[in-house]
Amino acid sequence: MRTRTGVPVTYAIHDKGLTTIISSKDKDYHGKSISQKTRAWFFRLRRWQKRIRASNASEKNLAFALGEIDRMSSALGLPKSIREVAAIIYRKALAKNLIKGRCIEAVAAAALYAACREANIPRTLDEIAAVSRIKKKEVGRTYKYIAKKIGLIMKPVSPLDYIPRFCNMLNLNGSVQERAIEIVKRAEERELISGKAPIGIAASAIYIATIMCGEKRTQKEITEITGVTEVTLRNRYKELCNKLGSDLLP
DNA sequence: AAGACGAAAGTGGTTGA
DNA sequence: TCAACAACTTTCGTCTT
Repeated sequence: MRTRTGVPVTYAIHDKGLTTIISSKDKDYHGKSISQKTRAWFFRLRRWQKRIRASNASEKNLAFALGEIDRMSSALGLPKSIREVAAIIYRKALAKNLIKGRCIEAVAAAALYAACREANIPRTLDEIAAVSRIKKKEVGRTYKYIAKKIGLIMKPVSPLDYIPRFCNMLNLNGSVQERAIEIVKRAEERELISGKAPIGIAASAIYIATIMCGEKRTQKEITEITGVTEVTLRNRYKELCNKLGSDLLP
């Protein structure tokens, strides 16, 4: 019994595809041609229908995106100001037609990532990806794309921006944090930083600091919080120890 | 047994011809 | 546009505590 079931319902379209489409054939119900005047009337109806559908859909999309930004921000415990900035970035992307061909959630996630970075309270791509349905890779790619198109200044993240937060998450006291910051600053002076991933530097600086302050955490504990691998942590840590040498000491 | 180590192969992005 | 390259990840076997 498959007769008279109509077009499949889809959730991909905001009205689930159930809207009546005003036919573009200028015929009446019996297939006869219709008058000039009626034809003009239908033309206008069709035009309005298109407009209304389009605006409803894009409004819903915008509402959805902003809702997502809000949801993700809450999940990450970000301040309201960040959400505002993220929303503005999203709207800019929208205005420049950058959403086309990308999923809304990805752009929303990218906007949030960008907003955090701008405010110097960066979240890692891992953290953003964890509260969205988008993979880390995709968030990063989308971020890069929209940042470039919108002309956001993309200054590299400093490892320093991650340290207080990571230290808190690891329940480390202030002196360890100070130590870690000091280590990063010295590494920065010696230009051991550029080209390396900031979280890797941050993670290894914290690792070294915990050992120096007698509050040692295992590599695993640190990599779990920071999201870098143990191998990378080791590489950075070895490098810092070698190249900084006695400069590590207070 | 857990933690630390490092080799080897794979991934995604940047750069330079 | 393509190949070389550096940084990072994954996986896994080995050494150290």
